[in-house]
Amino acid sequence: MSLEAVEAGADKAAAKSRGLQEIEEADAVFGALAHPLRRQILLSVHFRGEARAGEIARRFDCSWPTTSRHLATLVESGLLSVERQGRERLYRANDELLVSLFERWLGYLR
Amino acid sequence: MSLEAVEAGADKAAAKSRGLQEIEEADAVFGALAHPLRRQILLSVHFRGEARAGEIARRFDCSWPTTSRHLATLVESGLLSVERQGRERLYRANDELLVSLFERWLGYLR
DNA sequence: TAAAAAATTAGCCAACTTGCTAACTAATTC
DNA sequence: GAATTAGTTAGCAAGTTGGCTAATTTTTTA
Repeated sequence: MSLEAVEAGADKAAAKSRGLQEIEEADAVFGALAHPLRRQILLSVHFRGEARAGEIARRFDCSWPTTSRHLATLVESGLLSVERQGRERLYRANDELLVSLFERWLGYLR
Repeated sequence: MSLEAVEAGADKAAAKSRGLQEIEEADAVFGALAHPLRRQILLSVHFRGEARAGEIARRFDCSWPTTSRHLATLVESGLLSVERQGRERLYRANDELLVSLFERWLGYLR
């Protein structure tokens, strides 16, 4: 990553040729991480290995529909994946996405 | 970091005893990183070593006052520092903050 | 098959964000 | 000291976010 690359990134057309996908991914992921409850949910699912929506909604101080929306945001960002099992849904953390993003940034920074 | 710690984090009082400061820092930093232009500005300053507001405002496709506000957000989050020099202001990236945050998260994740 | 359970979707509203232009402040130069 | 330069602050409009309750969907159980 170079200075030129960063600043060219302001130009969407230029970005497309290199890594628009990467940029959009970063946007979704950093956007998802911007809410404290979403960070907590994400780590909670990570440490549990997997979790159902109800478990999470019960655990945090927030209505179930609100939790549901945060879960949807996390899924859309790619940070969580979801699998339907009957009437339940099992959420799992996609650690690799976050690890690769943070490692990429650490690479930029030193 | 443990599952218990994550979920106790929902409780601000409990958090205070351990690391409210860390949580508030994360909030400011992830909040600042949530905007694509702020991420670009941050990396741009990082790669330049330092930069004046005008340089940045000129370089990105955005009015100067808008840039100025993004800069203020970055400074408030701790990701940039600023030093007045006469009528100019020199911004510098505080790499250490981001490195330590990302390393902490990488620590959680594996 | 009716009731219960798990979860999302819909709809509303208040609060925040982000962009702009115009106005302002402070330092420098002529 | 008047004009210029660097930059922020104020104020506003448009859009987004995030919370809630109520309604709906889908599956399971009695």
